[in-house]
Amino acid sequence: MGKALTKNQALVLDTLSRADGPLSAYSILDDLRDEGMQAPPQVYRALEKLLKTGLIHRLESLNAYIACRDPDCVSHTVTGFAICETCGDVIEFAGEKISRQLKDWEDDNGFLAEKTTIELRGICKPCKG
Amino acid sequence: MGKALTKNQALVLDTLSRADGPLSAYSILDDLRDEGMQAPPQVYRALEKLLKTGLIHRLESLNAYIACRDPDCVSHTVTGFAICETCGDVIEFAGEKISRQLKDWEDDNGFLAEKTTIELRGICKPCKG
DNA sequence: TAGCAAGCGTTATATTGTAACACAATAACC
DNA sequence: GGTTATTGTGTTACAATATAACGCTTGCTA
Repeated sequence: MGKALTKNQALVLDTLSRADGPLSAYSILDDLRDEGMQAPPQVYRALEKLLKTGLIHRLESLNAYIACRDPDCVSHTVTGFAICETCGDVIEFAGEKISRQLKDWEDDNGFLAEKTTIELRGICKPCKG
Repeated sequence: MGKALTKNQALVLDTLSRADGPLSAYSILDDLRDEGMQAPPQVYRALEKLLKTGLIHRLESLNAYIACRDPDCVSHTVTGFAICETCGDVIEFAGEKISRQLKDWEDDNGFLAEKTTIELRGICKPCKG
């Protein structure tokens, strides 16, 4: 059972959940002007908390944020993202086998990963036609 | 056989090659003030070209750039990076097996990846002690 | 040698992210 | 309950990263 969210955290999460794609911190801010969000730090602080609790993800190659769609995402070692350059859709995937391969590499090389980023940029099935 | 590099491209590549870690675009710019580099676009244009030819990599989670150390890096489908949060060292790895797993996922899901990012943030062997 | 593509230098601006400060709300503890 | 530590808030100012746009040069190449 996670802690309850504060007002700002809930607002940011709600905005990301309603969006059908990744949003930048500043577009979240714009969406929430009317709700009392005035300045970047308010958004970034909420984002930071939501990231830590795993409710959202950050897409490093886009500098953007997305709500986690996978109900038991936290149970996965790594989460991968396939980002379509054409339609902007983002597919979140679990990659159990990839997890294992990465773990193997880590063990072989004595590296302890705290956070793993896997992002594919390309063209999704619908857009390929 | 690739084309020869222009002066700016060679300067940027040289700076990255001499560095013992990733550099931001702006620190490259600072390093090259004396060589005639005056403004961000000059650096970013050189970086773009070097990225396209595979001579350097961009670390998405750091907004930084690094010279490719792997002589036949282009032959790999994907390149992974393990970034030590303590010492800042970056280990480039090939991940043949991971490549294959990702390819499987792509095939299964009809996704055509043009660029793949794999970055591990954590602690390297020497720093763990 | 005319035309085109790529690169250059420059100015200005857009986008993304933090530092720092004073204060308020919440939770933890005796 | 009252005290204290922790976390979050609102704000101003600023740092760091990246791109748009313009006119010019260079080097092919047809």
